[in-house]
Parts: sequence; structure tokens; C-alpha cells
Amino acid sequence: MSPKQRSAPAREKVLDAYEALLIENGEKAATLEQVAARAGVSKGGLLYHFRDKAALAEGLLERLGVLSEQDAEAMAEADDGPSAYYVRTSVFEDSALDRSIIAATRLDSVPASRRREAFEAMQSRWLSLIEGEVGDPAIAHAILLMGDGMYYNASLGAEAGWPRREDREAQIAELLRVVERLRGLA
Amino acid sequence: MSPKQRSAPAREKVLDAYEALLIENGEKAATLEQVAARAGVSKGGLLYHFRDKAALAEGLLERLGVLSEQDAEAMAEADDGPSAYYVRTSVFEDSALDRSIIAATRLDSVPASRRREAFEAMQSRWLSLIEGEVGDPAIAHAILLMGDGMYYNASLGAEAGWPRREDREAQIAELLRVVERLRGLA
DNA sequence: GTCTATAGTACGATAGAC
DNA sequence: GTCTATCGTACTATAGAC
Repeated sequence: MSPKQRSAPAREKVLDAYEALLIENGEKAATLEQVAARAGVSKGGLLYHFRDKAALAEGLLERLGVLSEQDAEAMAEADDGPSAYYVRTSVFEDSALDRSIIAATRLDSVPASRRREAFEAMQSRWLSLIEGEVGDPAIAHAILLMGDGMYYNASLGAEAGWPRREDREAQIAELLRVVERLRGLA
Repeated sequence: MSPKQRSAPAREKVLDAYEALLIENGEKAATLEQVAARAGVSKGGLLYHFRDKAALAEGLLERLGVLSEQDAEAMAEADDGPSAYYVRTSVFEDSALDRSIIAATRLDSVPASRRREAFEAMQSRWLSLIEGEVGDPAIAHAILLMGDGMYYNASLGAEAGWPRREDREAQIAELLRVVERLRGLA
């Protein structure tokens, strides 16, 4: 799907730059010229790796798929269980996956169906892991929604999905306690 | 902030058109020409009411503020209480407020601080009403996050913030039961 | 594999008639 | 209050040198 199906260095730098611009100012600010400049290549150089803007967007969604796949594996093996892993990693850190998700959120030139597909694949994996742990599907859905809510706030540029408080560690701990009690209801 | 501080008909139609385009295809597709066409006016006509793109975006955020103010009053007086009102109205319907929220979500040409301000004002009002009802701040936060999660999914074009299910009424009912049990924990 | 130069297009905004 | 016409700009993408 690219010249030699993986010419890692420049290609990845371009995707990183694209993500950064999307996160900071949305798609309109993420022009080919700006992306190229931030990645340290020229516009022509960028277009060698991604033949047009659609290919650039697709590249981002593909990387999101890979990262979310890896994350699902880590989530399945987490010491504190999938739910806790999910809640505690939803956006409070600034991981590569977090960045991909927020960037993809701002990606509106891609067909809506394609974007939806990417998110649904990711969410259904998360949901089945949570459901496998907590049993009750309604409660699993509720937990999933809380994580979605944190991504929502992050993509709005909110401090951390939990308005009006400073200490992130304390916020996560508090939310984990709620989830714990919620699981007890299942 | 406008010629005569309220020349309702065309002005509102323009905002409606702008919202619709933002919801469907994001800010890049919401050009002055497209907005004008959809509102049934010319580009020049539009620019009489909103002197530039920034004014158009600001108009949308101002209307969001008004609608969310009205919604907060309805929420405070809801028969089933603020939490239930909040959860059941979070985006499953296609109300004027829902449309304003989703549109504002896609608005990335406005300074991030201004958008954040609009959302924080709305969310802190919701949070204080929920907290007033349930008592426990952590649980109130969790309920707020669930609603945020529903808006997140709606703005991603997901079926309804609750993947993989058809019957919306049943989904809401299920979530309301979870919230009910969550409140019981407080 | 990366560059410069440029063609072609679409956008935001202005000016001025009606 | 709404229109048409138009200017300048910035963008995507191509062509072709290195």
C-alpha cells in the first residue's frame, strides 16, 4: 500500500507530524505543506510516501488499527484486569495510541463510514474484554462509555476528561474505585 | 454583536445550515459558499449577518450557550431527576442542543480556549446538578462521563453511542438502570 | 527518495449595485 | 438586507530535475 510496503523513517515521521497538527488545530491546519515542514521533509517528499491526502489519512487509520491491536493484547493480560487497565489508560497518559485516537477523531475528510469502522473495531474489542471480566453487559457498556467520555474531553482539549481538578492520579484512583464498586453490582 | 442584535430569520437559518454541514462533514466542508447555499442565501447575504468565518463560529457557540442554559433549567426540574434526565437526553434524540453540541465538537478553527470554555461551562452546570442529586462527587463524575461518552460516539457518527445494538429505547432503559444502581452506592 | 517549480482550483473576503 | 462580481491567497497535486 506504499512504495515498498514499509520505508519506516520518513514515513513514520510524516504520520507523527500529521497527528500532532490534527491534535493541535484540526484538519484544516494540517495541510500538506505544514505536515511536511513539521516532519522535516518537503511537500514533494511527503507525496512520495503518501500519494495524496486520502492516503495520508488512511495511513493514520491503519496505524491506529495496529496500535489498538497491541493495546488490546496488553489489556487482556493486565494484572489489574481489563476494566481497570482500560479506565486508567484512557487518555490520561499521552501514549502513541492516545495520540492516534485523538487525531483520528479530528479526521473529517475521510468517509464517515471508514472512520466509524476504525472506531467500532477498537471499541468492540475493548467491550468484549470488559464484558468477559464483569459479566453483566449493561455494566460493561457503562464502563466503556466512561472511557469514551475521557477521550471526548481529551479531544476537546479539556484538562483531562475530569474538569475542575488538578491531581490526575487522584482522579484515576477515584474513578477506579467507582468502577470497582460498579463491578461489584454485576 | 450583530447589526441590530437580532434579525432572527435568515441569521438562524444560516446557523442551522452551518451546524448541519459541520455535523455531516466537518469544518472543511462547511465553506461560506456551502453554508450560504444550504441556508438559501448568497455568500454576500451570509456575510451581512456574520462578517467573517470567526463570527459565524462564535454565533454557533453563543447559541450553544443559550440552549445549554435552557437545558440546565429543564434538567433541574425533571420529574425523574437530573441524572436520569441527563443520561436519557444525551444524544439519543436529535434536539437543537444535541446538534449544537456535536457541531461545536467539530469546530476547530475557533481558538481551543474558547471552545473549551463553552464546553466547560455546560459540563460544570450538568455536574453540579448531578452532584446535588447523588451526593457522592466521584459517582457524579462517573455519570457525567457516561453522557460525554454518548456525545463522543454520536460525534463519531456511531449508531448511538452504544455499539452493536438496535433498540435505542432498550439501550437507554438499560443504562438508566445502571445509573440507578450506581446512585444506590452513593 | 527527496527536491523545486508550477499548474489548477477553491476559498475567504471586499466592493458596490439593487 | 440581499445580491453579483471579483481580487488575492493558499491549497492539492503534478512534472520533472537531482
